[in-house]
This record gives sequence, C-alpha cells and structure tokens, in this order.
Amino acid sequence: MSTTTDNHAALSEQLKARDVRPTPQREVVLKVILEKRDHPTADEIFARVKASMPTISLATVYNCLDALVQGGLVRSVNFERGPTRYCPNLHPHAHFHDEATGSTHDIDLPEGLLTQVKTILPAGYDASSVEIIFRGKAAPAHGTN
Amino acid sequence: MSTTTDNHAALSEQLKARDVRPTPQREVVLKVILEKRDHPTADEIFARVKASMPTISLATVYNCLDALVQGGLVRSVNFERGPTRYCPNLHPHAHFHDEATGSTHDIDLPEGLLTQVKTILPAGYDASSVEIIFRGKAAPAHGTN
DNA sequence: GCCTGGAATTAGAATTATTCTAATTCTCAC
DNA sequence: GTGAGAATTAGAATAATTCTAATTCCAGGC
Repeated sequence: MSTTTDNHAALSEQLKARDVRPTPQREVVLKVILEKRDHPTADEIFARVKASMPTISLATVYNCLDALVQGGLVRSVNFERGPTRYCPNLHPHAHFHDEATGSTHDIDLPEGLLTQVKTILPAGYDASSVEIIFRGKAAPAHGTN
Repeated sequence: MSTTTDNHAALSEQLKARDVRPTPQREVVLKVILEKRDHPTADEIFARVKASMPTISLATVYNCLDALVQGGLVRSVNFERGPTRYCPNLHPHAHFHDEATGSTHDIDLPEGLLTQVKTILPAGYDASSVEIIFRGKAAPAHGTN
C-alpha cells in the first residue's frame, strides 16, 4: 500500500509537476492507467474508475485523459479504426500490435533510434514527434500487453 | 487521355493483378485515389466518385476501399482521432502529418530502413508491417500533401 | 441465349467513439 | 470566506464506420 502510485498525495504531485491542475478525477484516472498498463480505451478506463468513483462521467474521463496527454503524463495511441488507447510509459517506445490477440506491447527504443529515423526527413520538415507501430504476431507468454 | 490511370481496361488489369475482382465501382474508386494523391478520407472519395458515378453509395466506397487495401493496391493511414485516409503510394514510405495545415506528406524510406527498425524487436516478435508517422511542421510550398 | 449461385451493391438503420452544451460544483488565490 | 475561472456532470449531438436485408450483377454450365 505504499508504492508511488496508490496514494492521493503522490498522484497530486505528479500532476502538479506537469502543470496539470490536480483534481480527484484526474488523480483516479491517472492511478487507473498506472495500475494496469494494458493500453485501455477511454471506455475501459471509465469502467475501472467507476469502481472507486461511481459518480464520474464519461465526458470527464475524456477531459482528464486530454489533460494528462497534454501534460505529457500519458501517451495516446491509435490502431487503425479502433478507439484511442492510453499508455503511461514515458520512455521513448514503439508499439507492437498483436493481430492475433489484439493486445499491445511496448517496445523500448534503443538510444538514438528516433534521432536516426528523423534523419530520413527531407530539409524543411521538422518533426515534433515520431510514432512507430508494428503489426504482427508476438510469441505468447509475455508480461506486457 | 492515355495515362495508365484513366481508362477502364488499365484499371481493371490492376485489380485483376492483385486478385481483386474488378467492378465499375472499384475501378472508379481506385481511379479517384490515383488521380489526386492527397490522402483523402472515405467521405472525400465518396464525393469525388459521385461526380462520375452518382448512384454509388457510401457503403460501397467503404467496401471498395477495404477490397483495395486487402489487395495491396492502396494503403490506409490513421492520424489520432481523425478518419481513415487512403494513399496509393506503394513504395515503402512513412507519413508526415503537418500540424499546421492538417495535410499529409509521404516520406520515402531509404533502402533497408524498415528492416533495420525491425531489429529493435525482441525475440519472438514477428512484424508483418511497420508504420512510421511523424508529426510536426513542414516547410511550405511542396507538391505532395 | 438462359439460368443459377455467389459476390457486389444499395439505402438506410444501427453502432461506436468522441465532442459539445449548459448547468452546477469545485479549486485556488486573495 | 469569497469570487473568478476551471472542472465536472448528464445528456444530447455529431462523425465515422459497420451492419442488414433486399436487389442487382456477372460468370459458368447447360
């Protein structure tokens, strides 16, 4: 009961550190995302948050998620036509979308890979972010999803 | 009046070559995508196709697009929460999404880049496709969008 | 040349994800 | 404690896509 993710004060600090005004809703949303890192959708997050805060509304979940993404506390990912998914991994990483199970795995990027990939851009292009998405089959029995 | 993209027979051939059964609707949809390579959405394609085939339905446009994507004749791209966009560029390429204008530019990939990027995958991961999306500012006055 | 079956097309309804609106409540600075 | 601005809420609205059921098309066998 005392990891950095399970108490009000710590969550509040994380938000403030990123200039996201702390509110109970934002804290719970963030907590839920940190707790189960399975790239949940807004709906899934809504369901999980309702467990501890039954009065929250879906619109608020969307608002909180936008605030968290803006503050850089979580990342959002999109796969094809599916709903947006959220991810608390702040290290530079790519996503691997397992076509068989539909699950998503984080792939850590080696130092410098993003910089290197950016060098393929012609002059005049200035990328503020790069996203790499793999699609395919992943061997079973790994932790992340 | 005689590029490879403007006549029935050539389009029909392209479809057959990829095992996509040729139909008038599929041919027109493909033609439209080849003609104006601005990464249109299904709605935009629908509007353009209606010019020459007023009876086509939006559902058919979606069906045709799916068939073309399956056959590998066009690629689909998704940016954040926006609608799916379609692209006839079959060379390996990344996408650059200009945040200022909302336009999309193809970025040719140097030989071997994709293979190299795939090497960051841990053992057990087998990627059938890799997608690279840049987001940022592009210098004005370029052809593609 | 006609018939038949499977695929494609159509219009419109249905679904899903997300955003908007307007009213209420909260939070922080004073 | 108070007030101004921000956040939350419920529900309606919108946007993109998919589904459904009926119709049409077309290729191959006769």
